Amino acid sequence: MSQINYEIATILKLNGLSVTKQRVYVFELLEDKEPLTMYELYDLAKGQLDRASLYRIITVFEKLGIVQRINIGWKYKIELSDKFAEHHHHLTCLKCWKIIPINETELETFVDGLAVSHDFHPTEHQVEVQGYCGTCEINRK
Amino acid sequence: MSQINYEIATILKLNGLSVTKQRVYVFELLEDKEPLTMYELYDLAKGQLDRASLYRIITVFEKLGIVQRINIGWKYKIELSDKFAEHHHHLTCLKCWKIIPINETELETFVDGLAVSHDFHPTEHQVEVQGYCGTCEINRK
DNA sequence: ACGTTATTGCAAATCATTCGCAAACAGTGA
DNA sequence: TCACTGTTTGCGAATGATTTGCAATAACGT
Repeated sequence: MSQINYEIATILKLNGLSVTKQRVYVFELLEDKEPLTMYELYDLAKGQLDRASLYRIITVFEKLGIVQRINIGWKYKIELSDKFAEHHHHLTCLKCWKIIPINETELETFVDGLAVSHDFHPTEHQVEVQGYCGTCEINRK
Repeated sequence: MSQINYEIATILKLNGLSVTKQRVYVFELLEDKEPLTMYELYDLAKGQLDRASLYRIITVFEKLGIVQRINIGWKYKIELSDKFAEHHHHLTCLKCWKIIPINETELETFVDGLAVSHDFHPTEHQVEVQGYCGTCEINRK
């Protein structure tokens, strides 16, 4: 079992949950990937996993802070959370649907400051931007 | 017909669309309200409107820029867009579910600059923050 | 390896959203 | 105002996404 699998196994155990092959498998599917929809995730896992189980696993992972849901327009995708990946904001191209991850500490600071100035104590935030990437902008009507 | 209804009627006409009582009604439901889910909207309109029509109307309104969808976690709510209301970002309290609207030009500028520095041409963006409002923070365990 | 408990797969249920089509309505010109 | 034409609505059914109940199976501790 790899270093990373050891990591997920540890988190599960620390929370009194079983280390099943399905949970480890879903974790591995998400590693080093751009964010995925539930459909894409199920499709990737084709035959390895039931849909209901996938939803249950994602729910558990979310509660444990292993994954996070990010909003793309009014849909969402799943990605490993900051503990396992470097970013959590995105620029989504509306033409080629490429996702450009951004990791801007400055932005975090800005958002937190904004919240505090409204007497608000933030625990999470999402910053998502849609538009056209450099390539697609050129060919845009 | 009120000033506001005149406004929605004008927008519809300018786009070659009919001014139906359902469209005006949905617009009125959204006025001076905090953002609503589709379910809440349908519930408010109970009996006045078919579900399919509500979805169709919201789709039209969105294309015309009359309403926008905002993300709350991985769900979404509908609100009148900036032309009819002052804000389009929100702080959502995870305890009392109050929504605090914010209107920060500075933030917009910041986000746009961020996109440009990644060779990206933004057309839309969402900034949503969740946490605890001043009141709920006090009683938080 | 054994028994207990958590987790999975399957099928069906529920909830959200969309579609096809006939009936009703809005806009236009006489 | 009336008839005409194209839109829009309501209804019912279809599709898609997510959840649930339950029996079978796999993990955990001893």
